[in-house]
Amino acid sequence: MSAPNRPSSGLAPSTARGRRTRAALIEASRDLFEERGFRETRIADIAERAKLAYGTFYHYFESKEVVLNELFTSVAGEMFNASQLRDSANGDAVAKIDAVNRQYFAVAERNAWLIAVIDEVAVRDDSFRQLKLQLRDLFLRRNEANIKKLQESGAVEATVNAKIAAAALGGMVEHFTQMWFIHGVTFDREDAIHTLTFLWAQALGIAVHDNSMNFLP
Amino acid sequence: MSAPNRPSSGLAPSTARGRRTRAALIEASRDLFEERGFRETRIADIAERAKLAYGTFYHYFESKEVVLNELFTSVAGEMFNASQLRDSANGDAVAKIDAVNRQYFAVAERNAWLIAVIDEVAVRDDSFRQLKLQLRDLFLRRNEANIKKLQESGAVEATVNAKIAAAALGGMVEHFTQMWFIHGVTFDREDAIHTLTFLWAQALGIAVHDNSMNFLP
Amino acid sequence: MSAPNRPSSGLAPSTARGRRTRAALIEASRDLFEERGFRETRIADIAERAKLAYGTFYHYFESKEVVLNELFTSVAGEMFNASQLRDSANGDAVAKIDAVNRQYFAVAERNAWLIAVIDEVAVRDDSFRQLKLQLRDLFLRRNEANIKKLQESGAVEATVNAKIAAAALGGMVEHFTQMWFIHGVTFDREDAIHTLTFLWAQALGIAVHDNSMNFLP
Amino acid sequence: MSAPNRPSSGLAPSTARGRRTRAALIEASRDLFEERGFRETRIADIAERAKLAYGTFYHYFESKEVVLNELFTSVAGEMFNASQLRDSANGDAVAKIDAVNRQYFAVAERNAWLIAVIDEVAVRDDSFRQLKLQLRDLFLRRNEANIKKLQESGAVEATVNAKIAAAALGGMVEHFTQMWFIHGVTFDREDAIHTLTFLWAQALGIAVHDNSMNFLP
DNA sequence: CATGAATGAGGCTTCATTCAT
DNA sequence: AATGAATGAAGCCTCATTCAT
Repeated sequence: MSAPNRPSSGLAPSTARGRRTRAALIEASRDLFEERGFRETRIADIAERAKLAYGTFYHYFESKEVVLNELFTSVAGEMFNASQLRDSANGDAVAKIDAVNRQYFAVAERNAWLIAVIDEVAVRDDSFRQLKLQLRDLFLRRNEANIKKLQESGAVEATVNAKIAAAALGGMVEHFTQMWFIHGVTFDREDAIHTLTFLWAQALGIAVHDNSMNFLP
Repeated sequence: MSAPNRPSSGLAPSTARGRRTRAALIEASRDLFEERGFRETRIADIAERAKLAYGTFYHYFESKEVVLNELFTSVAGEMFNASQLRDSANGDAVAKIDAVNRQYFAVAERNAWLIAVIDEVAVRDDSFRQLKLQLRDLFLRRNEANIKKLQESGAVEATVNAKIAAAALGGMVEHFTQMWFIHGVTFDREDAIHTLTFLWAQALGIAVHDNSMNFLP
Repeated sequence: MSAPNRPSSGLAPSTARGRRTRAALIEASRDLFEERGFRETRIADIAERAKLAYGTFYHYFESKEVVLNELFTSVAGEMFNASQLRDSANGDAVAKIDAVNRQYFAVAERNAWLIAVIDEVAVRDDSFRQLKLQLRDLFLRRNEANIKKLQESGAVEATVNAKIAAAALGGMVEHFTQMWFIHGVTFDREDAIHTLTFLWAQALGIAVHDNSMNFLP
Repeated sequence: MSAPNRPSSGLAPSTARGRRTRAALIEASRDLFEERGFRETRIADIAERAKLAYGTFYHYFESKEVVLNELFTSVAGEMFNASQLRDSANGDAVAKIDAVNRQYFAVAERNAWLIAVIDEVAVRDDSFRQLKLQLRDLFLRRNEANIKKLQESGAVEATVNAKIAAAALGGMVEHFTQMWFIHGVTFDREDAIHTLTFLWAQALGIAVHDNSMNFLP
């Protein structure tokens, strides 16, 4: 797609200096995208923030979109990995749900603004919409698998449409965290996580014992 | 009396012709905002779509923002009214939840794109954020009141934080509909609404009888 | 020049109401020209200030320039008349100069801002330059005549170029008053007038007795 | 380090090419301001005259005002320096006044149009008014000091208010040259200068010998 | 007479992108 | 590899003027 005699936009630079410069541009881009939004960020701003000359940006990237793409791809990986349940063996279903929610909260806190940037773009740009949906799908598939496992074990009714339930419950948590970290709709954090867990579990028909909510402040 | 040839920003024009023109601009604006997004819509596009000259837009509005504000204000009212439960007397809790979700789906279908436009702007513009949160609050307060009523009647555990639950469950449905109408994440519609109702009811601890889900495809 | 089937721009209206409207437009124009300058005054501003509709302006005037022209013509007449020395018989030459300066000061005070408006336009518009020079000429011719009279009476040296002296001394006073009323370069008023008189008289070789300056503050 | 592609407003460009471009813009600006006035000069005109692209102007200046400011500042310095009396030792008071007027005439001839531009703006823009008054003050303070010196030596009456006299006489010459170079009110040049000197000297009470005016036409 | 809606050319500013060094 | 100057299309806003009622 890109002309062969063009600067290798997007490719890893061969020298250490080049790598440092490229990293500075990415970091500056992320900061600015999050601070003022994707569209409101100028190439000039990025170069300035990275303490580089204007033209340098074009040495490494063809456009802002390319940077955002790269940023999102790497963050998507990090998000999914970070939200993996490590030793999920011990604990009952509720404990697992709680652990997942807790982890998601932590991951969302770090990445909410970048997610918001993606959302800003995804509404109108199909390629970013795909990217966003792909990441979402990773989470939803896991949710769906978990629900199906619970259905097989009889903990959750078989009549529930696992795909839809996964989308709805996953969306509930995703939406909740974006409202929290982006729009400032906050509550007591422990209270919030436990309520989400409670709702999620109960929604699937997993009874939550009274005492599990006892530590509310 | 008002400054001639100055934007009367929101004031009703004194002549019938003026009222028609203003309405045409608003309609064209809404169409375009929804089609290509707020930022991507040019004043020139709006004027052209309304079959008016460029300058005419400024005869009635100071900026795109003012139009969006007016659009959103009127739509917010319509949305809230349209989602009121009319004869809520008959039917049990689950039936009520189902009715609300069904209505919300219908309202969201008509307004999802405008909501998306507001979301696009609200992330970076505080005044639109306020507007968005205000509308959201209308819904959440109703949810919260309903949950509290159920708690008083003993149908729902008193330990549940009604505010958080209202935010989470309301957000679940809002998010679900936006994914559906904006990002094309669709399912069987009846299936989706019933699953949302099921999850919502169960989440609050209201048992849903098996047969109520029997008509799933 | 103007089309016969056009509204009689600039002509006197036939009805009383029309005359009132026209006067209101002229007054509003003068106020605004003086307040914010000719170029910075919009037709819209004038109509608004006159509490009339936009289009009404064009009933009476073809453009701002026409109004300014009319304004200036009438003010020029007033200025010249008001600065006529009435009973110039009594009093010596110095007293006469003093009287003229005193009157000019008073007239300038009322009209300095309109003069400034004319100056604003005259630099680039030849027709207003002519107008400005014509008014100036009225004053200068009088000055010149006075100087020549003094030369004939032997009070002033015959070698002095009366035209240039008239231009220089008249300009001195004109410039002084504009600096005063427009740019705020003020002194004690009596002091200023007497110094101007003193300089003017002395410049022409008319000795001013010490005591005539004695009342300085 | 400085924001790339952002107006560096007044900062010297780092490259030689940049310096040349900036100078070309300033020169083109001055030419056009003088030719057609400040307000009537378009950024597009400046760029075209300098044989540069539209946007290049904004690479170096934030607005026309900034350019005018810079132009005036540099010209003000030049004017004041150029009008310094170099070997003022020899010659009597009248000779000195004559030398000053002669120099002022020469300086005014070169800069009258720029002064006119400043005057055009100064009436409505306070920052330019300040600038204008500052330059004027330089001249007036010198005049005042000279008059006071003459008062100390007894050549000029002590009762004369030196400040006002300096303002009036300085204004006389300034106004005279502007009428001359801007509005075309010209006379024989030698005649004019000598008359100004004569009036100035006489006004202060310094007798001018007949023969010094003998060459009048 | 008076109104105010409609027009659209004109001027300003921004900024992604290219290019020469 | 890095720089920053130069470009010009694109979009915004203003406002004198025309026109229909």
